[in-house]
Amino acid sequence: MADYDDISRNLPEKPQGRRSPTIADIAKLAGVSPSTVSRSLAGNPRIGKETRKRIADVARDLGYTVNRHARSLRMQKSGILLVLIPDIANLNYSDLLMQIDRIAHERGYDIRIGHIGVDTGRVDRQAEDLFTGGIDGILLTSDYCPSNIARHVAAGEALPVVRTLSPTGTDEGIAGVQIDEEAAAFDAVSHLLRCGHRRIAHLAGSPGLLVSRLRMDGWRRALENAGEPISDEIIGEGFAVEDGRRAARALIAGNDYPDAVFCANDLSAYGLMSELQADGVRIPEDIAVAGFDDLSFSSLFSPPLTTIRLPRRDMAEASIRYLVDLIDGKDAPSSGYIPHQLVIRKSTGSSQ
Amino acid sequence: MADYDDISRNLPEKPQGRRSPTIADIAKLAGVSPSTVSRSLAGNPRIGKETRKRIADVARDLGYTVNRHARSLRMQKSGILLVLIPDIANLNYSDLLMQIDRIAHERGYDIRIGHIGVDTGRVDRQAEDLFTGGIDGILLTSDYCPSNIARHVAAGEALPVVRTLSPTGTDEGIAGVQIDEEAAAFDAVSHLLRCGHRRIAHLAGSPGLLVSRLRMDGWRRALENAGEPISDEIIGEGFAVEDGRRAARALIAGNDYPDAVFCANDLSAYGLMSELQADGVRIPEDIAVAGFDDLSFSSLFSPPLTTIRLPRRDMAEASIRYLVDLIDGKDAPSSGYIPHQLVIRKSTGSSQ
DNA sequence: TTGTACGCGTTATCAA
DNA sequence: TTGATAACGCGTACAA
Repeated sequence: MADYDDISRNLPEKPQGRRSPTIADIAKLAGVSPSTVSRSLAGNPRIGKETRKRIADVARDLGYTVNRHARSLRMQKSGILLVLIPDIANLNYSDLLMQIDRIAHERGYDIRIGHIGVDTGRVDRQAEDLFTGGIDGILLTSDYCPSNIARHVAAGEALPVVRTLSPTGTDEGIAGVQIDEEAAAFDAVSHLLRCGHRRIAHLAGSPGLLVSRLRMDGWRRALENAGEPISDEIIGEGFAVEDGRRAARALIAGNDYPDAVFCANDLSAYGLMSELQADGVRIPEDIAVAGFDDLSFSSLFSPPLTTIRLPRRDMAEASIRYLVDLIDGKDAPSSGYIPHQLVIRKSTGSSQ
Repeated sequence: MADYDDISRNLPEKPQGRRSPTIADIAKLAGVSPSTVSRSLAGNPRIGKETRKRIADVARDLGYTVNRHARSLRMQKSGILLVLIPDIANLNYSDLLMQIDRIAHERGYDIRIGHIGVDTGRVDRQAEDLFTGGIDGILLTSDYCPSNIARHVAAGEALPVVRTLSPTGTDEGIAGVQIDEEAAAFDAVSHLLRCGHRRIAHLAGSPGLLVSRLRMDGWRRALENAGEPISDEIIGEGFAVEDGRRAARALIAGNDYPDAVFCANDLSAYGLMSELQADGVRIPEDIAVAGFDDLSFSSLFSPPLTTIRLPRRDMAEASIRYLVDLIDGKDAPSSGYIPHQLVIRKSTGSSQ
């Protein structure tokens, strides 16, 4: 003989959080079939005027929202783009990300962020996760490309992959939306030369990255182009603020200052300037500094930092369009370089 | 008689992008049923040793990844947290976001970002989108709460919502993880007083926000507490860099400077300091400045900015834990305020 | 230890 | 203009 416990166990579980309404719920209340609800909500014109209104009313009353998972499963398309970002709290990336998010939304896509840390050890494992089904395309923003994605691309499979912000080598087989890094560096150093600086050192980027090599190449070519003899003074390396600080300390310790420093990015320039100034070195009088990226704080520094403006808005626009075209099967034209811009501020002194 | 065109039309379409492999594919190749594959991949121990290995091998060879949409649909759980952020390119938010992303991953969740711009017109429409089914919880990071979410919360429905970074009023019915904004402002202003400044003005936050009111209250209370007579000098309002600039220009035009300014956040302090310095005003000698937030650039400014450090890491940790506990049905304890910290740098001068 | 059957919510195809 | 049916890929009772 069953006791009450057993009986109560058979009662339907009171749903913890009431299940959100589905098209079936709407259908029942509106007195139509689920397919009609689906069509109506999708904007299909072949629906009775009155039926449509009834459905819309019920849907609103119920607070219906479409279940994206069910839709994605059925449509074999999610409307989600995976964006791989090394560091969200780095203004260079967060600023790009903001643009990407906006433009992707305009194109009807959502963004999923893949935050790949600095240490690549953990990265591949996490990326493996991120790469799991249900995304329509991938946007890379750094040199790093997770091994499974690289394999995927190499295998010529279908998931579209585009890289922007960070330059792409010609041999990788990945579509790249980028500026001419080497030419931009050349422009920055040329400006330093125009300002009358002769001995121009370089604070290099992180070793092993294509972007570091290209910016260094531009620096070297500008010096060669000016017939400058001392052309190999590299005072440090790394893209972080602390790397700039370290370089400054070395300079101070050696007590031998170049006329100017071309930094591989703005962050390292911040560290360099901040540490030099703390030691009483004046910028640009004692030493001029130029950066690369044009982060939003570069105009706030005292002195404001001369730098190369990365056209993040244009890069976001072009790369998303490229990616979406790839997804839609349109062959996008590889459109050469995005134009960059030299932003002249006070950290480099005045020309002539 | 059919021509060749017709015949070729009947050939199976060469799949554009080869469909990604499913457990059914693995099952076929491994000679088992799909359910066995599912169990094996899920780590179910009741699987033959040899079977398990065969399945794992085939899965790896095929490059199998689980389809998250199918899984979410089946499980009625997506492992996705919606994070509503006003401005990704604002260091205060991007820094928090980085922490959130990391901690959420540790807890097995992914982040979907809802980038709600500054203009609330567009916002609700977009939020309506974002709010669509398939998320397990919502994290608010600003004062703003989209109307449909607010309705949802008011209706006492089940989708968990937590707010952090921005303070939550007691009447909203939303769980809040926050610092004691008023006490923190009090601390900052008290430090200015300790440094010997008497006439301390306030650059207020954006009007209408709870956070602005609390920080202003703290400023006022500190002055009252010190028996300071002039206690109502508000030199501007707004959280943006440009708002600080505007306040500086007004100060310069009026040629009447307070001893110190307590800014409602670091960004406006940047604008204020930068514009004042450009006009030759010395900080802290002519005028001292304190901020609020401790963005990563505040230590780089010359002079480095005294400010309140928002414990973003702790807030991210606590709010995600809170949210996940809510999702898992555990009643999380509302744990009072997260401790804040006054960071003393050179922009406020030296005490005594 | 493994296989069968079913349902999650949606949309597309076909028939009415 | 509408309804019935099937399928997207997965996980899980239940049966074997």
